[in-house]
Amino acid sequence: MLNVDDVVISLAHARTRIGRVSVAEEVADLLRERIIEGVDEPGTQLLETEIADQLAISRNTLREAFRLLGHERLLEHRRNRGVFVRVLSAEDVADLYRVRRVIEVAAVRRSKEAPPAVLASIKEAVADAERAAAQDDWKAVGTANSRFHQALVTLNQSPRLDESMRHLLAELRLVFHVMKNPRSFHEPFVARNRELLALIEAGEGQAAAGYLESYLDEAEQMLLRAYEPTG
Amino acid sequence: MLNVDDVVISLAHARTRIGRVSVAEEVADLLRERIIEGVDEPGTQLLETEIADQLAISRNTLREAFRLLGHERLLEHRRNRGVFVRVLSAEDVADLYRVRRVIEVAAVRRSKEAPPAVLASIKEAVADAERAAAQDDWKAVGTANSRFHQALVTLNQSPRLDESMRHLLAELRLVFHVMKNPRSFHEPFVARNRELLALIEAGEGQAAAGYLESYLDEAEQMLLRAYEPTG
DNA sequence: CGCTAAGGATTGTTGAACAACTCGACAAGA
DNA sequence: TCTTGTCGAGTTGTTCAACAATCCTTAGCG
Repeated sequence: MLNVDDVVISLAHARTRIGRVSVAEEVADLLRERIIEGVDEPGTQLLETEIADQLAISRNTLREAFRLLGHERLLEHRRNRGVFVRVLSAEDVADLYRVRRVIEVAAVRRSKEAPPAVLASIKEAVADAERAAAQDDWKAVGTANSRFHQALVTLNQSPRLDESMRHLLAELRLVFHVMKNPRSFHEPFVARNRELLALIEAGEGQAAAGYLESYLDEAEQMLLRAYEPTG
Repeated sequence: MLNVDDVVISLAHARTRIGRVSVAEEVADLLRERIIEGVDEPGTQLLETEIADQLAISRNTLREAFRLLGHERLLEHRRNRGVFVRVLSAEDVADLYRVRRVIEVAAVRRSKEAPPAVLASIKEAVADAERAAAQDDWKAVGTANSRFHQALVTLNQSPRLDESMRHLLAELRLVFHVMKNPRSFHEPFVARNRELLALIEAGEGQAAAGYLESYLDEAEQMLLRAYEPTG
């Protein structure tokens, strides 16, 4: 687990790097990490003065970082009330899966033209997930699974779609944390990823598209079942 | 003596105060409009002090607006050098059309489940384009055409995809301005929009998808031909 | 001709100040 | 009791001035 003091130290160190980016972006990276790791739970208010003091940066700089994360939908900005870690509604989850179906299915439909490098990264993600599953490390399975789907999207060969997918997966992390039992959520899909990979390697774009469609339908249902009661 | 108009006006005024957004967002709206309309040409540097003075706002607030537009890819941020109106490369244009093919084709594929309200807005955009074309108002044709494609995307029933499309079309405006002859670019598609609409109304999702695919291919080619020489 | 150093311009970041707004607590009145 | 008005503490919104960091140009030098 991250703790604030470690973070301050690493931040101070990072700032001495030569290729450094703006402080606002560094802070955004830091906060993003905390949010998708679940350190700051959805609904938590992030107080400007408090965080600015802790990170030893000015409020103005912090506000720039907030803007960035707001645009990524990880933070919610309520005017004159503050910024809060985004709370996703069931409708948000449904929408995210709508987008996934559009972007990911379009990707696998182009299996036939898949570049070797892309195939390799997909394969690697599948293998990583299997390895992690064998070791009962379900958090790692989740990470590998994200990489798998991110790799699928690169079949589209579109930098913009890649970025959209990155943001989408980060947003989904806000939901994953409500899963009490990550194993039950991730386990079924380890084998499915392998099967989907086989279809892609065979150049069966149409079949892969159909397979992925029901794959995503089921994932969405599982997530919504676990999510609705609490929300 | 009070009269009814005074009351209405004061209420309207109060409403604008209540609904008003932050200064940064207002400024972002203003700058976005200028960029989209081509007032500030691609490549133009936007000086912080100069614009902040002109708009009578602080540099900090202006920088927040810059961030917003940077995230929409209308501005390019070069660290320690300033912000510039984005200059799209041919590769950018190709990528934008890749995204369009994914998002728009997925939309029309669902023609069969099209809600009446969506069909109506698509129809309206087609009619507007035809009307504007008849009056030789090619700028209006372009606007109607944008609305047409934006309406197509709503077939996906996804707010996130709607927003992506809005940003995408705004970004494309950066390119449209290089077209010396807007008529030659827009004219061929007025009739095509009508034909595509017919396929959608008939629920021919598959056919509509194929039709739109080649439609977009051709539009991309036309744009790239006009763009490459200058770029 | 190429390299370096200095200077000017612009952005990056800070800290403080004040205005605007939210929200809860409490009092006054129906 | 319920509603309404008022107050005050706390937070965000915005501005301002200052200085540091960086880039670009140009002048001087070998």
